[in-house]
Amino acid sequence: MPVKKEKKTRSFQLVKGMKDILPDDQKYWQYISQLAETLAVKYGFSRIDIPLVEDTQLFTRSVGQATDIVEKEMYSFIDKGGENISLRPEFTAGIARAYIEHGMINLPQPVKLYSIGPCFRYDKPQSGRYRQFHQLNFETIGDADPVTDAQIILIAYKINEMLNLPVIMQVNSVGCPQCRPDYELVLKDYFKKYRNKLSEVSQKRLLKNPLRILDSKEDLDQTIIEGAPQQVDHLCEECKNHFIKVLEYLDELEVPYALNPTIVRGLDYYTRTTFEVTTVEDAENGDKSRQIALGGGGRYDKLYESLGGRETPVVGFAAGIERLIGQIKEKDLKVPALPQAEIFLAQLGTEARRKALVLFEELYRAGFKVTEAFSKSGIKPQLEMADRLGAKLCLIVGQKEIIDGTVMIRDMDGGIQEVVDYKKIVPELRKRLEKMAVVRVAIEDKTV
RNA sequence: GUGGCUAUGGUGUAACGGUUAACACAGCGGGUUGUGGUCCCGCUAAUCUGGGUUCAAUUCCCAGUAGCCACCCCA
Repeated sequence: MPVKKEKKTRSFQLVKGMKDILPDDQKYWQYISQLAETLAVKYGFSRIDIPLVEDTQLFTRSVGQATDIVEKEMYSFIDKGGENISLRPEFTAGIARAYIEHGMINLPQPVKLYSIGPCFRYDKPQSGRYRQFHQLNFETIGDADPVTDAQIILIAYKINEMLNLPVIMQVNSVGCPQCRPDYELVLKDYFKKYRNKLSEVSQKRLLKNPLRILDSKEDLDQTIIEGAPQQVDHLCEECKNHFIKVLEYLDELEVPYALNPTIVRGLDYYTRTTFEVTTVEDAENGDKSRQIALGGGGRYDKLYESLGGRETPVVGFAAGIERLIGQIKEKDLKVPALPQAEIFLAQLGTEARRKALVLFEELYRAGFKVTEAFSKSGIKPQLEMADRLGAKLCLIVGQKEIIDGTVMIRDMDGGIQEVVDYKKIVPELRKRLEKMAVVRVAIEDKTV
């Protein structure tokens, strides 16, 4: 009895963890990338664009075999030629490859590079996390001086500051291959004393990587962690001096930071400085689980060697664009609107339409942002459209205007209309738009 | 990878084990062919997929899938 309904043609939906960036959201993206570019230019960073795809081993060797990223989050596949390739989970490794491959060591050092673009991790999507996400990445390559660490942290901070996001930099030092093993022993000894009181995960980590226990979010572990010996107290002379200098520079620059011994980062390549960006609220409420990093980074002085390059000290950081936008939206911060059409060109009747087509081209050449709805014929739908598009002025060309050689200008805010000589239309529009711009600036000045 | 919650037009919601699945917004068209942001009318459009229970399932059950959230980790 129930007649099978005609199957509709199958429709498609987003692949898991993917996200469309719709027109309404573009203003955020444009704002952030403009801001990043501005910072990059001012601090002397050049843009580099590297491929989305690299040899899988580049990532396994750099990010670290035993990290989550490599163990379970990589988009790896064999291509038709049998190559094992992966979608980049981050920028650092690819930039290292490019630097080494193109002999950038012969450029004046340090080489400062920035990138912006999509990265991929096969994570389980949740709030603020996608499988395709976008990073903004800065790297200073070839300089071991702590001032470069401070500058990178400063830039990471400034991005948030310019967006009006209150953040605090959580900083730490994980030492170097000389002093870290010593610390790991001390730490292991400490945790062994509490072996039975630790959470299951941490007990496992005790064997594999005791450093990671510090990162634990289990309530059980918290008090034990608080009493744990800190890397900072077990740094070698060089690392200690380096760290102190970094902090001094940050003080000097008035970058708000907090020493946080639990910032160890999930990537293997870090040495010395590590840091993460968190919002002030998250830092204050102390609830570790709610902290979503807006960005993070640090120093990796051994990475380039491990990828076949010469010994090259590097500091860098990445910020998550989706997360920045998430914060902007959550806090309802203002973002400049994308440029809109300023003029709408309406036409009535076949002859007027022909005339309007030509007028549109003239206005285009004169540099105006004009929109139209040439396929519509009534005045009403056209004005409606003009309104919807937020045009400031509407030009109306009809039979009457053609005969008189004029154009009607309608001010969309006040509804006042004036008839202007067709030949004088360009200067007239220019004059009006300028006046409007002046008024707008004046209003903005008052409100600030 | 583990766990919790959810699944109805484009969006946000409603409803009932039983005829045409309701409402709002958006979209499109119109309100006698020259005036928008108000109003009025009309149209378009949905029960995630597959099983099961039942005379009957959009509703109850199971599975799958997807989404959200949390863990893990990170951006």
